[in-house]
This record gives sequence, C-alpha cells and structure tokens, in this order.
Amino acid sequence: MLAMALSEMPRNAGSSAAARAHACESCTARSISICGAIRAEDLGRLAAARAHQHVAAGETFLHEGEAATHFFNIIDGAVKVFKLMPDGRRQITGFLFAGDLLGLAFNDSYTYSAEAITSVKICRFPRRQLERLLDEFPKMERRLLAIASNELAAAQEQMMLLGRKTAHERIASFVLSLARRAERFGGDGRSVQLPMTRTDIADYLGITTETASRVFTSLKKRGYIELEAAGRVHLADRDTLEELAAGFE
Amino acid sequence: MLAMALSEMPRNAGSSAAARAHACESCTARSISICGAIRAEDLGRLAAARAHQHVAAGETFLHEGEAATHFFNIIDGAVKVFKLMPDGRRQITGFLFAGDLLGLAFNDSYTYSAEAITSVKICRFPRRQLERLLDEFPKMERRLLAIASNELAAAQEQMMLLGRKTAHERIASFVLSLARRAERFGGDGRSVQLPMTRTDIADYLGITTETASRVFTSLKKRGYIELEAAGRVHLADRDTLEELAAGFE
DNA sequence: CGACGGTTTGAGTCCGGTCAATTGTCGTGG
DNA sequence: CCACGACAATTGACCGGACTCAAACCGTCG
Repeated sequence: MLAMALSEMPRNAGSSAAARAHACESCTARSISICGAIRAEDLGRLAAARAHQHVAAGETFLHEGEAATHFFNIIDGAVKVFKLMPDGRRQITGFLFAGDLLGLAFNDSYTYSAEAITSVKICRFPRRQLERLLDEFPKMERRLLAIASNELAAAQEQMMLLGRKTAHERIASFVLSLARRAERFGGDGRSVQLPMTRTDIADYLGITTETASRVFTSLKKRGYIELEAAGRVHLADRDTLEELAAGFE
Repeated sequence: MLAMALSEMPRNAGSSAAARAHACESCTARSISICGAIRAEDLGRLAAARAHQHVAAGETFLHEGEAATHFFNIIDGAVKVFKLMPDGRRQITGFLFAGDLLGLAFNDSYTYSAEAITSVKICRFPRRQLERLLDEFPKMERRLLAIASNELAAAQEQMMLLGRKTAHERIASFVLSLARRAERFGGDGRSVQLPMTRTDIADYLGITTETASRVFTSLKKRGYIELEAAGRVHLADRDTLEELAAGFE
C-alpha cells in the first residue's frame, strides 16, 4: 500500500520524464509528478477516467479496511493519513500535500484512513485504469518504484524518530522536514506553515498534545524558533535545530 | 531505498511468476522470490554477475552512507537492518531472513546499515545489472513495486507500534509477526524461534533490553507464552496475545 | 458578546528508563 | 569433565521524561 509524498523525490530521479510537458491541464502544475512519466497524448485514457473531487476540512474520504478501488492525486490542500487502534489511539503515518499520491495499493483494501486537514481538491482515478496503464508505460512503473523506494527510506527515518528520539528531537525533526519540503517548492526555508493542529503533530510524532505544546514553547524560550500568527513557525536558529534533530546533545 | 522482506508478500501477488521454475539453482529454493519474476534462460546475465558470500555472525557487511553499488539476496541466516544516532542510540528497522532482498536502492548511497545476526549466506548482485534487467523484464519491475508496496504497509504498521503501543503490546505484536512468518513457511505457528538478542528486539521495538526482558517474564507469568531453550518461544495463549497486540485492553 | 475548538500551562502520577548487581548460557581449553 | 571467561538475560531499586487530569487562555466566528 502506497501513500506517498511525490514531492519527497530527489531532483535526479526521473527528472527527464518530469521535465516533459504534460496534458493534465486541469490539475495544477504539481500533478506533473504523476502525469510526467507518460506521454501527453497517452494520458487521454487516464484523463477520461479521472474525476475531480472536493473534500471539506475534517472529512475522512478514505477509510481503512474499505475496498481499494481508487487512487488519488492531491491537487490542493493538506491531508493526514492515519491508523487507529480499537480504543482510539491514533498514529498519523504521514501528511500529504499538493502533488502527492495516495492509495496506490496492490492490496485489496486500504490499510489506513485519510482525512482532509484543510479544504482539499483531489483527482481520483480507478485503480484498474492504472494497472492497465502500467502495462503500457514501463517508464511510469519505474518512476513509481523510485517513489516507493524513497518513501521507504523516509519511513525508516520516521521509525528512528518514533523509536529513539526525545520529544524535543521529534519536534525539531518535524519542523525541519517541513522546512526542507518548503525549500524544494521555492520557499526560503526560514519559516514554515503548519496547517495541522498540535494534536495532529503529536499523533504524527508519537507524543501527546500537551507535550507537543510544551516543547514548542520550550524551543521558543531557547530562541530556536518563533511562533508567528496563523500557524507559521520561524526558524530562528536553524543550525542548532539541525543538531538537535540529529541527536547531537 | 528498499530493504524488504520478500517473504512478507501475500500469496496472491505475483504468484504466477513465482510459481514458474527458476534457474538460480545454487541459491536455495527461497531465492525464487527474486528469480521467479523473470524467465529462467534470461537469468543468465544476472547469474553471471552474482557472487556468493559468507558473512560471520556479528559482522556489519553494509554501512549507512556508503555508495550503494550492490544489492543482496539473503540465502540463509538472519540479518538486522538498522540506523544509528551520533550518541549510539540505535533503531533496528527490520529483520531479514532467507529469501529477503536487501539494498535495492534508487539512491546513491545506503541509508542504513546491515549486520549478520547468525552466520549468513548472501548472494550479491551489482546494481547496474539490475537496472538493465528491469528495462528488459517489466514483470520483475511490477513484482518489485508490489513488494515495495507491501513493505510500506508493514512500515506503517511498525510506526503505529513505535508511536502508540505499550511495551506489552509491542512484544506481543513482535512475537506474533514472527509466528505468522513461520506459518507462511510451513511452521505450525505454535512456537517461534528468536535468533536475535533481547537488545536487538528492544532496539527494534523502541524499548530497552531490561524492559523487553521484564515483559517477556511478565507474559510468561500470565501464562500467555512459555520460554523454551535456545531462544524458542511457545505461544500458549495465542488468542489473548492477538488481543493484546491489537490493543484491546 | 458568548460559544467553541484549539492551545497553553500547571500539578501530580506512572510507565519505562537508568544504574547496578546477579544469574544463566555457551564455547574454549586445561 | 570441569573451570573459566565473555556475553546475554534477568532482577532489583530508583529516577525522570512524558502522560494524565484539569484549568485557564486565546482566536475565530456566528
């Protein structure tokens, strides 16, 4: 089961394909991530089958256990992917943003749920369509494999975080990973937008809301970050944050 | 970066390819996992490039950060894959056994290290060879994609464990996952072999050696498991273990 | 303005970590 | 065969970082 941040791709992987023009004009430029791997005129079949969809903030549009009939391309907004335990404990396994793929599974049913954080625009494709497409365009398959490979490396990094890092190191790692992502999309990396709540962040980092909040204040008091309005975080001392995140005590 | 337990594959995925005879006769039957995806006569090229290798227990044969020049097929023995922090904290991201693939990366360098737990027999291939092969045999690529997809689902399950489960739930989940694996290879699922140390188990589950040990004794006292000789664990009350692992309190 | 959801802060608790000592296991060699 | 050493596992006493429970605070929106 793949729920992947296409944007996590390094620049070198599949860049030639991504650089090519694409025909998915009604999706934003970011959907080049999926469309770039196949030729424009061949995209017709996929385009014909796709359906655009709006999801309101807070709505769960993909449920763990349900039949995996479609896969999605996030066009705009922020999404959280999570798993639940019977007593309500939640682990968020990833945040997805514009350009990311979701639900690309080779299982019969989804192994996680997905909920819109902000209002979200998504592009939905039937899974069967994708499989037929993969047969015809091996380039796309190679690209997906590279993406999955990168996702797996990111997952292992997250295991390191969840298994061994302190609360301070987790928050520092989290803020920095968002900063790096922003940089790849032209941001200056000096400040980050946090569209998700403290509870979401906590459930992603394996801590509680209270601890997340306390650590943010602690990092602010130490002068590493500044908490601006509307969920923006300014990285005042990025070098120290990097050291903290990496575990240099 | 892929380090994957091929044996984690569900029966349905790529079964037709796996069922076919293969030419990798000097690797054990389990290496069918990788060889099964391409035709026997076409395997010659890979076979010519491969090199068998013996690794002694305790030896680290793959180092995080080194150039990713090869990928490996574990033929026999047990391997741990891990990441280290500067101060020595360790997170084991997976245990690999006979038939599993390792080091299938699309990055320039490995993002983790691998150490032999027992004496290990591995089959080493140059990465370039693989990439050429993928071009010619899309079936193999599809198979790898399915494998990666499954690995990703397993990684998310592990995130749930590391982020939200109690020590008891972690140990129960761990023992059960090994039991399920043993069942897939013809075991009766009533008892499991643990080739790794308590410290390895702890570093895999995000706890300490002492806690791992305490929980094992606790589960024994409750009558859920029995600790036999030579690292064997008997699952005395599997149903309760399943409930514990899933988080029904 | 008041209601509501999210955030912050405080006080007290506890699970799992730390430190330390003991016991068990196994291979080696006298 | 047993003594020895090295390492793994267990057990105990204590500690502390993160959790729990609870209250106050804040921004937004009807």
